[in-house]
Amino acid sequence: MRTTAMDTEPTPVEAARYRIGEAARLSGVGTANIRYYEKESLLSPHGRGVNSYRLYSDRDVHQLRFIRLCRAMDMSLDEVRTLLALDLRHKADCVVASEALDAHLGHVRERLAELKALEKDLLALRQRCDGTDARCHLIEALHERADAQAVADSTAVRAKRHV
Amino acid sequence: MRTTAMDTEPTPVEAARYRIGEAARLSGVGTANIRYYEKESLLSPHGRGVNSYRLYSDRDVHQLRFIRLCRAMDMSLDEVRTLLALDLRHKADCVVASEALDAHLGHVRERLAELKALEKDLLALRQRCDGTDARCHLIEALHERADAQAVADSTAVRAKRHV
DNA sequence: CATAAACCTTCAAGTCACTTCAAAGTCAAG
DNA sequence: CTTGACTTTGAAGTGACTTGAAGGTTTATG
Repeated sequence: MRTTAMDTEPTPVEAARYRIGEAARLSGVGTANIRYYEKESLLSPHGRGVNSYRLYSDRDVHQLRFIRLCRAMDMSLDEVRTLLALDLRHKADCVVASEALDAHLGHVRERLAELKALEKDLLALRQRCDGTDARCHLIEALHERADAQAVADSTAVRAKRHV
Repeated sequence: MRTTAMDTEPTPVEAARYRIGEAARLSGVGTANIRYYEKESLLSPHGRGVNSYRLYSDRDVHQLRFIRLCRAMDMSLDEVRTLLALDLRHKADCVVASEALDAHLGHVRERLAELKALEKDLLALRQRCDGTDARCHLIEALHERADAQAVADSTAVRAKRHV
């Protein structure tokens, strides 16, 4: 992209100075994962050395960190791809970005609601058994009719038990 | 295949009355998924019809709901298998169950905290761009954050970018 | 009673985001 | 010259499904 713009500056961002291992260390993304992202067209190395080693620039490392950040926010690689493809100088792309973010916020909130309900369920369940009672009201609550089957199946079931 | 088993028994061995589709409807677990669970030894149908159709009992449906509940709690199928193998009449198993539940309550709460933080982040990000501005402060912010991670970087990354 | 649709069967392959493996090439230090 | 740490490629494995193909069965309707 803007290769020549940097030449006069003290920190030439575009130089390809890192091999994959160093890029991994700098970005926090593993080497195998970096190659995977390349295969998935999320990032190509700035170039290759004469030995065919991948070479990454600071900008590449930045992009890796960007991807990692998005992934930490639970975005799919597809969503990340969308964000990476955006040209922020275009208003239309800005709209796309905010819409993507809204959609993602929706997902997060859905999951949040699910988990809150779950926490409630778990707590209620937990209060039925503290592990000191002779019988397990907890699992009992989930397996209402275990007795009849236990007669028929108990050998097989017990044989499997491992914890 | 209707049997008369229920007529004679005080604690009846359950009749297999549902085909896979109905079991799916009753449990909320899709048919393909039910077959998958069978392959993974989490549940076998109560029996098979003469046409080789799987037949499920109420207990089977209950077990499907149990599995679904555990999955909703983000347990792995392996963990679910463990729970299913527990013998409720054994105190040791009861302890195992309550410990497993505690551990999972912990996981759920961890994830909950993560997601709450995420929601906050996303909201803050969202407020930086409503899609009407000429420039996308939203993506800009993401990139800034990626840069902010570059703590120990020797050569400074450019502070401002409009990409 | 024929036929269409809505079921059911099996096995195989696809999905996502990695992770691991195997076999080989490159390179600096001892 | 060997060791060991790096790199390359392609392929296969993971978990928990999901989808598809190619058929067999049941049931509702004309």
